Amino acid sequence: MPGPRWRGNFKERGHRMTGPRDAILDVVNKKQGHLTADDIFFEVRKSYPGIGIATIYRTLDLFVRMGLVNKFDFGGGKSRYEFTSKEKHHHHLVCKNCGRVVDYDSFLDEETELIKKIEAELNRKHDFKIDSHQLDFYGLCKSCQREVK
Amino acid sequence: MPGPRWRGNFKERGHRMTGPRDAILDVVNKKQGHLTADDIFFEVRKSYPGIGIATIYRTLDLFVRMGLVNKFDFGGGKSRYEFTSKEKHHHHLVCKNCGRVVDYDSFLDEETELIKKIEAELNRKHDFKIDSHQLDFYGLCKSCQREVK
DNA sequence: GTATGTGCAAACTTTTTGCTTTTTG
DNA sequence: CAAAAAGCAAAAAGTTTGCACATAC
Repeated sequence: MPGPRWRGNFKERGHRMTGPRDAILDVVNKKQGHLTADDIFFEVRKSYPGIGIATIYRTLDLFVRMGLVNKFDFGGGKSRYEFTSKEKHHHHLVCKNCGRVVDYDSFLDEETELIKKIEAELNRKHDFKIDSHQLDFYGLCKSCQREVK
Repeated sequence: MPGPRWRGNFKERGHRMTGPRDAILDVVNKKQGHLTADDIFFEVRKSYPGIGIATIYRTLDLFVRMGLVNKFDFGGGKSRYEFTSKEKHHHHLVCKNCGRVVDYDSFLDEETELIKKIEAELNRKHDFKIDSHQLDFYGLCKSCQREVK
């Protein structure tokens, strides 16, 4: 049962709203936070049991192209997907041991200003059309600080 | 023929300096810049023909643990390796279409200052022991700006 | 000589693709 | 009904692992 919320958005771009797409959108919308394709597959099967993993990948790819979802790669061999929130821009704090990812949004004003300057410079110097950036910190989370040496 | 340069470094840590390790070190040292395991494999085979891809992976992993090499993930499904240079810290500008990666080091002073502040805050707030960060910009390079829409 | 490292091939994991059937508009 | 999407299974692509043989110290 395709929800009404995104219908227009899809139609405009020549895509169809379908059961699987609605179910996937629902999951990334509710369970936001760095989900792997498999996380999403697992979760979506609860509301849409017949779905296949290929549909998960194809749909996430579509959502990324539509700007509904952001795709990240923190290392570890799996891509991570996150609903494109209308809320505050944020970055990530990644534990190198357990892979846990924490969002943060400190000093965003200063950051935004600096990022703007860098973007302008890079645009000019390297002729890149920049549309996004990613600032991630890597380290060990509280519990992994003991375990690992 | 294992070079003398890194011998001590290896011995200290209970590792042995071997032909393959020397050859790999040589390649990442000379051809610096975001190499994939396969790039390195291809290159190393010129000076050490019998080498296997497994050795490349195992050795790069060792080098990462030893701090000789940094491992990155820009998306695209391949890990990238870069010699841990004593030179200026830098970040990356990644083309989302062709995967080309350009280094940049603009505004590093301002950046360093900001990064320090954020690190301190994150350390305190989330109890993470941060040891590195990565700031990457994504966009389309000159030639891909036409090709892709 | 013994522990460590290597090569090879097989295994694993994540992601993609081909093709037939199903569904949407 | 025609075009787009889904399901399934097979294939790719990248990386890891097991094991017998080779090498460093």
